Amino acid sequence: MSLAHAILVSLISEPKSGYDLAKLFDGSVGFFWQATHQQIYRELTKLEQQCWITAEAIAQEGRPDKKIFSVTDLGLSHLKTWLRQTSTIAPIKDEFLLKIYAGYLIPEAEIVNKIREHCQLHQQQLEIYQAIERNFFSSSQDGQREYRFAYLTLRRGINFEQDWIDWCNEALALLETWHEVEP
Amino acid sequence: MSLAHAILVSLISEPKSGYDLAKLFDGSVGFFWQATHQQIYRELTKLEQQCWITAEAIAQEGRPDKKIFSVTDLGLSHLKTWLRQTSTIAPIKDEFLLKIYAGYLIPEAEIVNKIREHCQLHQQQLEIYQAIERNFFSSSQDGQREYRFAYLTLRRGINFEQDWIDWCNEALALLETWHEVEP
DNA sequence: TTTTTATATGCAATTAGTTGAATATAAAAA
DNA sequence: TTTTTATATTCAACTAATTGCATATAAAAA
Repeated sequence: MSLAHAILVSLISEPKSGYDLAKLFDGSVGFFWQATHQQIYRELTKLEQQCWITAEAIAQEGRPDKKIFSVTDLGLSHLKTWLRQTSTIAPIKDEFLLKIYAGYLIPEAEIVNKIREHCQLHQQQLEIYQAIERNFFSSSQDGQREYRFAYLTLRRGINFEQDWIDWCNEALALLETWHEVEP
Repeated sequence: MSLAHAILVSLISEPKSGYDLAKLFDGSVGFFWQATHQQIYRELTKLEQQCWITAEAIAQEGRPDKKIFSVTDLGLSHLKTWLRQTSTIAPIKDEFLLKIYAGYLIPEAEIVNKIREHCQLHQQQLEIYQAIERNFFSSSQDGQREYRFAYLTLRRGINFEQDWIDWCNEALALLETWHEVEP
């Protein structure tokens, strides 16, 4: 039930509406935890009932009214308890690897293309992360502790994408070697 | 709906029972696609109804009867169609990264411990993969094409775990640097 | 001026995944 | 000898996630 925690984490730095959260889950937190706005609104309702967050209704002109959610003391203490618990390794669920595994079923040239294609996707994601990294220290000159931890997760993203690219190159090289030996 | 495809992939090399599949999902395919036996049996029922697989009932002495499932031509053609479709990057859903992101909420020493702890888990998983790698080419001397593709996914696992270990060390070094500058 | 984009929230239906239990037999281990 | 492990399958309840739709307003773009 980490969606609840992802929401709490997103709300502590600054109270937000469900809409704001949905936008946030498109970037930053969304890089390692995804959720749709439907999920978010449902979870917010639950969290409010549990008194882990409180809502403040804000009337707006021209725009629909919104509810700004803040984490309660109860919510914060639950969050801290959760933070201290050991996390297991996140299971990998990767359709692409499943396809590679079954790659012998289609011609090798197609698999080579698939890997190249996938390499490009990771290259693009890497560039997104690198662009964020460039803006990171300039925008957070105040050097708050929060930013440091966010930066660590960003570094993870960068390493991750680079590692995928490296694997793609390794895989392409291996396929070529095998092809030379026994076409 | 990749569970269906993960099952089909597992069945083409050799027909299997639900029980066999469940065991397989504890290793090999399970390294990049997880499923419980309840999920597997339910999916097998669906796949049989769709005629993507067929069942052969095997009466056994001493043991409960079992059903051995094979992929039909229809199933195989669907599998190949799926194989050719482009896969997007698998989204990362990682509780540990969420905790790192919110790491500023608890004392730094605790986060350092969390990272060390996590590093060990990845070290253990790396060793599991490396043990498999050592047995790989000896057991598959016949050098079948299938094994090559399985080997590529194994290499991905090894790179992945090594990359996590590298990140852990990088993160620990960064935390120490920051700590020196501003404790 | 019509369409699109952005803001803001929600319901309903379906699909997927988890948790817990039940049934049955036999070999192996404590 | 009792318990555990391994084989083999299935049902039921619940939780989580996805997909599609619906509503409302206003600014900006086509």
